[in-house]
Amino acid sequence: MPREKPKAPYHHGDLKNTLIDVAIAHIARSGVSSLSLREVAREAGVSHSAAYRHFANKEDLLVAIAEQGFRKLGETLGAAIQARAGDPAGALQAGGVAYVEFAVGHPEHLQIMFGGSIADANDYPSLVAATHETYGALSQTVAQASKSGQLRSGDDKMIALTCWATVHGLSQLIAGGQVGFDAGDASPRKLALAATGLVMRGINAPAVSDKPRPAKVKRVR
Amino acid sequence: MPREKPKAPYHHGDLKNTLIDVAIAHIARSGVSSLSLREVAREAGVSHSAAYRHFANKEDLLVAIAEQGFRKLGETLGAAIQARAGDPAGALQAGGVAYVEFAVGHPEHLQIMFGGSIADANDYPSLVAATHETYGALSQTVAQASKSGQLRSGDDKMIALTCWATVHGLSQLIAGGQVGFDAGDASPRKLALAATGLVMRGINAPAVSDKPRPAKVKRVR
DNA sequence: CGCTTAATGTAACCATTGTCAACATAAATT
DNA sequence: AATTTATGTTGACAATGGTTACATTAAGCG
Repeated sequence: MPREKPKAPYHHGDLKNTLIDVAIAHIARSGVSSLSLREVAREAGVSHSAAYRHFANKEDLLVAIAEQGFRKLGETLGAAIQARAGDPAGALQAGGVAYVEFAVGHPEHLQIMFGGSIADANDYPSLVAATHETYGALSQTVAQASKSGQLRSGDDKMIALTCWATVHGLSQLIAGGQVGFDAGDASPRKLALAATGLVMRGINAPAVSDKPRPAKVKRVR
Repeated sequence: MPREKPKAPYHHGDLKNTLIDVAIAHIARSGVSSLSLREVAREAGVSHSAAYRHFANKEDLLVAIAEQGFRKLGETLGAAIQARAGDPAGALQAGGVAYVEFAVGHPEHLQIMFGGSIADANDYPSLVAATHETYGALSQTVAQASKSGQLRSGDDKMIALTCWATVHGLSQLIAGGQVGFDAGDASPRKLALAATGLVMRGINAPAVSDKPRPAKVKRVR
């Protein structure tokens, strides 16, 4: 989607998307807490009132960013999965890797999408829909792989959730800086491949009976 | 004249911890964005300046919450692991389940710990230490399980990371509301057991050669 | 060309916040 | 008992952000 470069000084032409971009840049630089519509407008070189023409408040802006993130993630995921259309299991793993790579490439989006900056995401149906759509693509891939006999374990829902959890967790840890790559450490892609590979092996492994019941744990208050 | 009467004693006694508790309650109710030291002081029934005796700023308070969270998580994890001291693999899974249960029980802590509200966690050495400590407990358990021959796959670091990623991701998804439990759905513990079980199976499975290399993915910008 | 409308700017207003200084009370120390 | 230290209160201040009313510009259309 080609974004027109602004030409008119007064009428910006595409202020809304510009504001989104500026906001993302700001978040990458200074975090989400110091973000305000006034600040964003300032950085976009536009009066503060102009921003309110497009977003009611800060959260509105964040929702827009989150939505954009889900859209982009969906595209990335779709492309990765479709590139291995013939191989459902491979597509599943490729999707997982793509998920992580998206996170590495767009950590700010991830932070807004899942970081809790949006008080109650359920207030925004479009956001809920986007989440479900992304998850839907995943579980659909799982279902396909399952149907094609490439997976052994039974519970498709659980498989999908575990896959999602693993790549999501890895993404969060990477985006949050808990896992770094300094000094020639493993690349995100390698990590993602290894982690998803491990889970794939678990999925394909014959069911084991020794499900341990964990001892009661004292909840620490 | 009973002295117990809540006559608003001048000295609170344990204001710092009270402020932390109040802040957590506030986050649970209204999210982290609407948090301010003044607001917290107000809700604690204390003058606004009093809070500044204990926390330099909002982020300081958040750091305290995050630290408390890591401490509690560490205790919970330690208890769960020690309860299965004789069975390293079981301990690993039990730790994973405990991780998820902690997240379910303390979603606000998790949000502060990993949600990016703290601009740069690396600015706070105690926080970094807490993270490493928690992760250390995990990888130690993995190492023990590996040494005891209960794990087959080779790369301990990768195993630890995958375990962490899976339970962390599941926790985030639950705490973030992306996975719900309405209408008698699976309980968090069941989900955690299933997910960790899947990963454990992957760890124990014989190495497979068919590591697929995912096709190049178009990065969507 | 002039009307209408959407997009943006200007300016003022108010609430909230962080910050500070001065003071008050309690507890600890000597 | 006197002094010191920790803790809490009150009141003021500037900065910032959200909000609103109104002016200005651009652009489309008759």
